[in-house]
Amino acid sequence: MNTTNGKIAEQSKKKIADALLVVLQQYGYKEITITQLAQEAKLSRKTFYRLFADKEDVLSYLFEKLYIECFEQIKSQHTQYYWDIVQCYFDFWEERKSLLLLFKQSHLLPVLFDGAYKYSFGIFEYIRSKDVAEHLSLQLPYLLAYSVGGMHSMLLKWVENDMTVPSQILIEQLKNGFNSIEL
Amino acid sequence: MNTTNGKIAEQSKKKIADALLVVLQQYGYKEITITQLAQEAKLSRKTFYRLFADKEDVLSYLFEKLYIECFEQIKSQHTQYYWDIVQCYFDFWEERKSLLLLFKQSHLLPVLFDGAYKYSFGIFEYIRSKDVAEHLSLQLPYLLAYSVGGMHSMLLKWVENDMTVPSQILIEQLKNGFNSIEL
DNA sequence: TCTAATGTGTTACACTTGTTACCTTTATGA
DNA sequence: TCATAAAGGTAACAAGTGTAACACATTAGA
Repeated sequence: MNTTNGKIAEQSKKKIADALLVVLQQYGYKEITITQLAQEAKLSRKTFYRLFADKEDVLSYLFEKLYIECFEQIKSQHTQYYWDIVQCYFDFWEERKSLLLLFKQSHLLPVLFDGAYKYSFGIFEYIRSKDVAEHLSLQLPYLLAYSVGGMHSMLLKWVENDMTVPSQILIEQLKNGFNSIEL
Repeated sequence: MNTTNGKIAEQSKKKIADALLVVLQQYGYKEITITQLAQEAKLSRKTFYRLFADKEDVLSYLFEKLYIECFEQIKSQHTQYYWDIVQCYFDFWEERKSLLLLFKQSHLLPVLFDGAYKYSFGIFEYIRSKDVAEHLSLQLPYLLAYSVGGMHSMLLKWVENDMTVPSQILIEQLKNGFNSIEL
């Protein structure tokens, strides 16, 4: 991959990523071919390979963009409370419900959350300096991992259940659950 | 796939799975070909396709066997405490350190834990009737998801750090961390 | 404006994948 | 023990993958 950082290349990347989302609505992920993606994006197969290593690379690109957006949204809230961040995280995904359900249908949710892993740590690193976060991250890095993984797993369960419970109620229930538990 | 349940077929599956582990020590997962696996297992390519759908199917087979073994080990402990199960879970993986580090090197850890997802729920379903578990699973299914996801995420972090901390100390620290935190 | 630099398309290629039809070998129990 | 089902092998196939050489198009800045 030589020239993938220019403006046009970025547009083409977007076209291909969008093409993937379109094609996913009709075909399974595995049966989608590069040729198909290139045709849908109105680009040549060669261009695809200049911009991406393979199909999965397109997914990574897509997910990375999503998580950066999510991170920005959380940052813009300027909140310092753990549960506010969790709420904001789930709200973000609730706004993209149809996208998540498409991923669910295509069995791509696990892949999404693989990519999510590092970005989520970034989010909690961001609130690291705040009071509440210090309890989680400074004392023990494994606790932070626990928290991040728990969050994702719950999101996964939520999408599996078609996200019928509103995100606000979900978090409310969760908070109550935590308070009533002693391990 | 027609005939994959007999004794010989099972042996052949094992051969192929073992072959994958051998080849992984020298080649990246993506560059490994079916031909290569078949050769290493001393079987024909055709036989491979009779037993598995593709390369990933071999991984699933491998991981499924691992998690069933793990489940059996936990069941054999006849314990009813949440933290005992967690400890047993981490002990199981500590005994298979070299395997996990191989998966880490091959960037297959996320895939391993995708497969783990459903089996872990099974483990916690198993202790569902016990006192402690009821707090987690009966009150709120999302809490169970949180717990399972947290566990995996922590395991992931542990492997990322080359599993240098002994599992017993890891869990000990974790317990202390939980007790000292109020969310 | 017009020249580099960047981006794209065409064609061709060696290789891998997943499947098929047909045949031979091996294992097991009635 | 021997008939039969299960397992494995050979060869060939269409389709897709990833790469390359080369030519053409577009954009941006001096």
